[in-house]
Amino acid sequence: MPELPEVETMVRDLRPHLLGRSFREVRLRRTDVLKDIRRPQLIQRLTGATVDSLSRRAKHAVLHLGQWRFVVQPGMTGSLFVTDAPRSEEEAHYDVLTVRLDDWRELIYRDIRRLGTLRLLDQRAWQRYDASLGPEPLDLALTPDEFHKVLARTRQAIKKALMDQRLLAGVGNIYANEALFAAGIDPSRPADRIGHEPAARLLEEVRRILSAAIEAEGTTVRDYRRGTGEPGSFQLELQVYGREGEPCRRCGTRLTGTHLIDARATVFCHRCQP
DNA sequence: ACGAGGTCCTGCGAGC
DNA sequence: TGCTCGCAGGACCTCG
Repeated sequence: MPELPEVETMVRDLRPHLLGRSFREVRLRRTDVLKDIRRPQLIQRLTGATVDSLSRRAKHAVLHLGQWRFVVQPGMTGSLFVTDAPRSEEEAHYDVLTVRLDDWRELIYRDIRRLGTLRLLDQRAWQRYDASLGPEPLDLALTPDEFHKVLARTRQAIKKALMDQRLLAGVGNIYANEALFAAGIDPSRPADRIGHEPAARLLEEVRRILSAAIEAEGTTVRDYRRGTGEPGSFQLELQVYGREGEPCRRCGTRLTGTHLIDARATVFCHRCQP
């Protein structure tokens, strides 16, 4: 499931293929992923556009197309990649968007469950959208002190707060579980009751884990693929996610699984995360 | 203002 | 064997 490291990997993989390329022919096979735009407008504005640059913000891949920002949020099962091989009807079954590039390759947005979204925003709309998202965890401008203050803004469980995109951008279920384990914090603790020291430790672990996951080109549990079509490898380094009932790698205690927080799979070690 | 819970969407695996 | 059902969960919505 694409969180920050997975989207960062997609963007890095795509950059050399897309920089300076222009969009020749745009096909949209599904419209339910469109957010605040209709098919004809999207196709009209994308066709002929040139990719000036690519970036990532939170869990979004952002293609800069002149005045427009094409914002792809892969959701659970979305992936963005470039291919030069023609796609069979079977391969194309989950393709949502197909863009023929001026070098005759194709940029594909594929999304099995279509929980992802596509947006096309002008500068102002992008600025507004960007401002609605919390700070980037890897941006060192976010100090431990500020992070502590962010957490103090909610009484929600710390795990839910970590995943709240308005508070902190880019962390989803997998990395929230991992960071809380690494920081030794019980996922159900209210965010506003996390002390200054534990908050600093948590920010440090969030950064360490996200960086290591980018280094490993993301976590592939099921559907996530890099911009190259290959899986990532950080799933090999997961300490708690998906390991409910298995022994804690640090102390051997059986890992606890619960769905009590935000109805999401939470796995933790009750001994290491008191 | 906040929190709890429902909804979207499809594939997959468990259970009958 | 073939069916149904619950689950996976990010973002967004409604309700209390």
